[in-house]
Amino acid sequence: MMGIMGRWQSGASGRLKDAALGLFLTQGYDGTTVAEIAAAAGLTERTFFRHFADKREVLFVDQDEFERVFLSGLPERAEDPMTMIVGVLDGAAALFPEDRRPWSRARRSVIAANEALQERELLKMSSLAMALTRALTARGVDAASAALAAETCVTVFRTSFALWVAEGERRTFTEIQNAVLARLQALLT
Amino acid sequence: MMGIMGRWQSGASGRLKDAALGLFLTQGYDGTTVAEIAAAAGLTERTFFRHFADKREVLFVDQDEFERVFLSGLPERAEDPMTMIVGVLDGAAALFPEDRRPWSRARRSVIAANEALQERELLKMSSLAMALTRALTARGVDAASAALAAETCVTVFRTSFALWVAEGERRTFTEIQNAVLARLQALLT
DNA sequence: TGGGTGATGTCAGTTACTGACATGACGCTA
DNA sequence: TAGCGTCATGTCAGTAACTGACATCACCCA
Repeated sequence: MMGIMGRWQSGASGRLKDAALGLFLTQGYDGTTVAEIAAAAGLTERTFFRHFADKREVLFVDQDEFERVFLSGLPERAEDPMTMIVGVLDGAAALFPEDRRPWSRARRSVIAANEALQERELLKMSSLAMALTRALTARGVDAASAALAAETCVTVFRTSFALWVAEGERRTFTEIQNAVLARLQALLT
Repeated sequence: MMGIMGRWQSGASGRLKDAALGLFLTQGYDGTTVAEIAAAAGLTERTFFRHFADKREVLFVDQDEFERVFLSGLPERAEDPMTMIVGVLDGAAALFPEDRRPWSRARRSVIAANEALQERELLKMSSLAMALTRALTARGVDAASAALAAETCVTVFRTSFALWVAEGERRTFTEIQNAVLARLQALLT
């Protein structure tokens, strides 16, 4: 472990993430420079860019872990696409317990206030859909159906997530997501 | 009236668009500076940024016109969401006649090679979905169904477009899109 | 005890983007 | 025809995101 005054305190990446989110919440994303974030974490601007590919990425590194867990909910056995998608959605819902809702709201408010951050979030969702598409084709689903099923799966998740952070504490994520899926099926009948 | 034109040579915006696309195709997006684009169009960097909000936008200004036409395919009378969506998709297909396919391919290749451009495209699609959501709610559809229907509509369009530029000249856009929609309905049964 | 490794600092440089102000052609009007 | 206002453009200085090259310093290990 490191001494208090050591040049290298551990958890540089985590400190940068915390400092960034805090500054974004108080000053806004555009009103915060990378140099400020780094200084708040006791580091330099150059070090920030060694931990994150760009300024936006500091809010999205956790998303990579999310993608991994999200995809792990996919059944190994090849069944019909719809069954697999439901499996993924059930697994995803478990990632958003009730006590994470306030944190998700705060984060959401930062992203909602900035178009550049929305772009990055959309890219992450797109990458998620593409990964899901690959996983489905690897399980024998034809390319067109796989792309469609994956996109639909992500759409259901995104819509459910938006409702979950927007509404009160009435329904759990799972309940919301089941309702969204049922509604989509009704819509296309 | 040339109110919209410049005073010396007209069509500054168009010249910048053409120069940009040409340079992106030969040098790549990252390998091309805004100063180069402006010089190729006989203008200065500063003028480029008076016509386009940022470097990426030069490839997406046409998209705004596209959004307008896309939404104009929405029936005025309030029917069920599914019927309205089919109307929008039919109208959208008319925007992509066979002779536009090579141009779409070229443009697609530039965007596919750069993540920043993909982000912008996703943002445009998202804005399209939100506009469609608003239009649907304005026609009496409840918020949740409207969001879901709009997202699904855009998903079908995007999937169809991807297939259209990817495959040969066998099927028209309309044929592809109808097949995609049918497949989605079968998927969710 | 000395060297290798890896995370950090330092610094110079490029490029996207912006604000402030100057300029020069065009249209309008007296 | 002269004068005047407008507006797209040019010029210039400045900020901030990001990068490459090289130095430094703590830690581990032989």
